Amino acid sequence: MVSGAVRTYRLLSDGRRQINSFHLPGDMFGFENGKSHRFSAEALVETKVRIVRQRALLCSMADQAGGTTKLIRLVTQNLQDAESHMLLLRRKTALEKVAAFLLEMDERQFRPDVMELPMSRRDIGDYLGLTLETVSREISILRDAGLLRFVGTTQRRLSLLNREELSRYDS
Amino acid sequence: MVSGAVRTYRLLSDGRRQINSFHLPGDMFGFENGKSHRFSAEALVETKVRIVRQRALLCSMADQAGGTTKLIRLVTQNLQDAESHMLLLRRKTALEKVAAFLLEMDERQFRPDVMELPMSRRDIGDYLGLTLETVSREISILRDAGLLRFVGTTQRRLSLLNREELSRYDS
DNA sequence: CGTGGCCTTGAGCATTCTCAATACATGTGG
DNA sequence: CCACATGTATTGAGAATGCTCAAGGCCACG
Repeated sequence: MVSGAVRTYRLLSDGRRQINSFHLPGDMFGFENGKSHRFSAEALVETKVRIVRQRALLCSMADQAGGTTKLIRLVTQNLQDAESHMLLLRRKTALEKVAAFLLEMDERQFRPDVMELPMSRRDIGDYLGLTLETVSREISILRDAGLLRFVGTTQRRLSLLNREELSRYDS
Repeated sequence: MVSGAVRTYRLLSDGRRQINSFHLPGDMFGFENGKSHRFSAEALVETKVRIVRQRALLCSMADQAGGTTKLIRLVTQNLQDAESHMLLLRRKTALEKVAAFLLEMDERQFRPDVMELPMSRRDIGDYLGLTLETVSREISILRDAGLLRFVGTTQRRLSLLNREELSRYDS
């Protein structure tokens, strides 16, 4: 990912959509063993990505010293991210999930003063296993508790006012 | 993993336990980028594992032709498993989660006639983000629906009677 | 303005959790 | 061999949580 934001997702047979992950600048994604990818990918905003063929990646890595280690690190990073996502999904209450999600996005954007969410409430819900209404409600609860506030007229731009307290919801 | 079964888990500050994954014979686990492991591991039954140092693994792979590719495959396999687990965790209802879990264990044991669950109901609950009571109830529902039956006196040994129908719950 | 997309909020309902009682298998000591 | 304790699983009832359905607001765009 060079710039922008991408979601990878799957549709279930009953029409529900599960979002597997959001990708932000700096991420690499799409590592697969089989021939076909198991997720679809869509850009959420104007996005620039660099496509690398598996073969090319392997070759370029074999060329440089410590290249293999670097490559392993890259895939392992993806694995660790996935494991963090799972911790998030196993949380019991919706409030915990939403708080953990906001903290995750905050970290990945390097704790900016004003955080930009490139995804809709429905996207967040499909990512967390919640409905968009519940996501909206829980964000309102956090706002009313003074842990965050919206910036400007849109509800996609917000500021975390108390990461300390927010991470307490996150156990 | 040579034989047996292992759970990897984390304790939350409020005492709840999240099980990250169960490992069965043939699996490799514990890939980490940082120095410390982020999960604890416990054997569920009499277990044999083979410990491999990261350095040793990298060296042995560098030696053989296509070793790097093999190694990438290994880590990628772990990543894909993690992604499957996430699909499972995002399922909405408890029945779907339990059905998907049973099918997963069935696959990983190569669809035996009688499946042995090395973990308790509480373990399953901590893995799925449910309580042990809910797990028990959903299994009873599947039993009453004729999709599985217990084998012998223990409730850890069971037989899937209708994988077809079971996978329908799994969307 | 009017429309459409997104978000919020409310009310009632369904599902899951909590707390509690019971059952059952296993292991221990008398 | 028989209590007895312990750990695990099942089941029930009421409470809490999240979902569904619905209404309304706000912004962007034509």
